[in-house]
Amino acid sequence: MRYSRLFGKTLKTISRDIVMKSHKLLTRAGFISESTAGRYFFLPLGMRVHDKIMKVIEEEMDRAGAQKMITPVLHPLELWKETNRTKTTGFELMKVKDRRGADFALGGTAEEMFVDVVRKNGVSYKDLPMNLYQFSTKFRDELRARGGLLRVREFTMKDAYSFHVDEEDFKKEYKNMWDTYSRIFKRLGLDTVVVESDNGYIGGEYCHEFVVISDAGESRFLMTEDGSYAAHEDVAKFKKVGMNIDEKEEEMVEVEAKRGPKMEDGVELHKKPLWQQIKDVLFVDEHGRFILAIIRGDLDVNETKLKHVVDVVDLRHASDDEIRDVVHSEPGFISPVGIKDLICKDKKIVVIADDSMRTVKNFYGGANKKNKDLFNVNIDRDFKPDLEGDIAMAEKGYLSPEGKKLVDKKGIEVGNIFQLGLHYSSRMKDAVFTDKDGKEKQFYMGCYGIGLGRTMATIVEMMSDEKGIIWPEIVAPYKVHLVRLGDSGDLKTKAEEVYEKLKSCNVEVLYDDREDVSAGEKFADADLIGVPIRIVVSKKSLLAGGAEVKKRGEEKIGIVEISRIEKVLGL
RNA sequence: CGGGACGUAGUUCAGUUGGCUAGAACGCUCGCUUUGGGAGCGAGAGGUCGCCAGUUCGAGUCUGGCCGUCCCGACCA
Repeated sequence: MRYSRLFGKTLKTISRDIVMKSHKLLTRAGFISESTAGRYFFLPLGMRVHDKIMKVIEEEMDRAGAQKMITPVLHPLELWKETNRTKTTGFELMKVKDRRGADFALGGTAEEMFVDVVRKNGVSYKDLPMNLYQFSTKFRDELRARGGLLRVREFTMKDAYSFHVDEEDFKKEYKNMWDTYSRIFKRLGLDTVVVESDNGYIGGEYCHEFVVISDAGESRFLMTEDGSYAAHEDVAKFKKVGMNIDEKEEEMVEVEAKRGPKMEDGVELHKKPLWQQIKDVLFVDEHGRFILAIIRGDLDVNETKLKHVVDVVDLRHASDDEIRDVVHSEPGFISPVGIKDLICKDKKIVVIADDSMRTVKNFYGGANKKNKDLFNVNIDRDFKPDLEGDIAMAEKGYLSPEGKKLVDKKGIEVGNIFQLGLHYSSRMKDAVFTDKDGKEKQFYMGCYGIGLGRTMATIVEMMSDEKGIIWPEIVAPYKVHLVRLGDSGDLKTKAEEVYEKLKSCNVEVLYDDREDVSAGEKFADADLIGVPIRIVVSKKSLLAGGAEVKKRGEEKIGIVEISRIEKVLGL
């Protein structure tokens, strides 16, 4: 490709609004251009990189035995209703109508579509397992797009869906995809950490994210230094050590407590440790029930875990008015003790205790009345929670389940693998296969996704210097960036010779044939675009015996005879 | 959805208490010079000042509404 003909030249100035490194470099170097917030044009250079990432993924998916196909982008809304996902993902699902008024969802993920195509085509146990995948544009009406390609509203995703006769068979494929993803990201030059995560609106019981550690990412997770445990903050487990469990249970008493509503106010007034105080957080779920979460004072409630324990999809904080007028308690003085007798008769309240409530004796905390506190509150004796479980937020410094210290990390989630189990097949009619005994049985499923644009941006986040991008060879838009310095006839002839020679050897080459452009500008552009090998043909190089060859990111420059140019590239 | 910032040439920006024909730099086009780290001189093209309404003799500038963009947040007793 002649640079003079390329659409999407480098830019000297870009918008002040662009902050993220990958966004800046990809824009300046002419790989992408913004359409509207969160939607991007991939210019010819960007498209080449995108295609190469796709190729690596496709090779590995095929090697893993998956089959490529494609579904329509417009999904009949009926399908999403079947699994009730119009509600759980309503905030980001985009919808359109056709001329007859039929409703469609613009696909943001395609579980229903794949289940639909499989059930329509009737399979038996002999056809299973199978893993079907596609590359397609996904639409997500994100509340806020950010960071260039890192969080967008429209992007290409590789999404795969596997179908199995049972859990045991699924687990083999989960491992297979885990290994495949590890290979894909390794080939793309990315170091990934596999992090336990929450399934969210996708459904299912567990999943793992492939995360590249970077401050540019939005994914927060905790891990041990040795990497033996890594989990997203939404699901991270930790050891809750006993504090004063040998203490004798004292008699519960009510005391005066003229204090403010915050946890620290209680600590200061009573001169007791924070961990001995009960933290009460009151939520309202999608059914209008009140959910009282109680936890040891030094810990925080993790809403994701709480949603799982209570089995709800939506939680919001109760307002001060609701606390007073409906629950008949007092903001800052809520207590599980006797709260069920206080609340309005027609309202329900569910009390959920974190298991840390069993690591402390003789708690203190509010008394459901303004300026009154209770001392020596003990679980089972003074109140009985409806549910007990782990609803605590892990923090750095805590101990992992095996007892190792946790550190917190930020990273970019480039891919994930999900166990779906019977989540979809149990909600969708006829999502079944015929088993050996001739009876119908629901599929056991998994799904697996990789965002291509985000992966591309992540590569740039990780691989660049002050001059520009340094593409790994496997995804570089071209292998060689040929630069001609000077416009004399002789130089042109020599440069053309190199260009033609490389092309005839099937080397992808970008030839900077621009006239009247200074050497400095050509070098600067080459460094910015980040092609792995730079070859310079100039008066100086010809005097030295041929063309200069230099690798991007290295200082060493070699001189190679033009007649032998392709041999040096290891072809 | 809440808070903040902003919207003027292709891009980055300036534009005074409202005032005359709206500016600069970069980029682009043409000419000459230059050619190893973002060159020089000269000439030129390029604008519905986000949109709509209002105030005014007069609006890029003031007021209201709308649209769009960016950043932070949407997490606690």
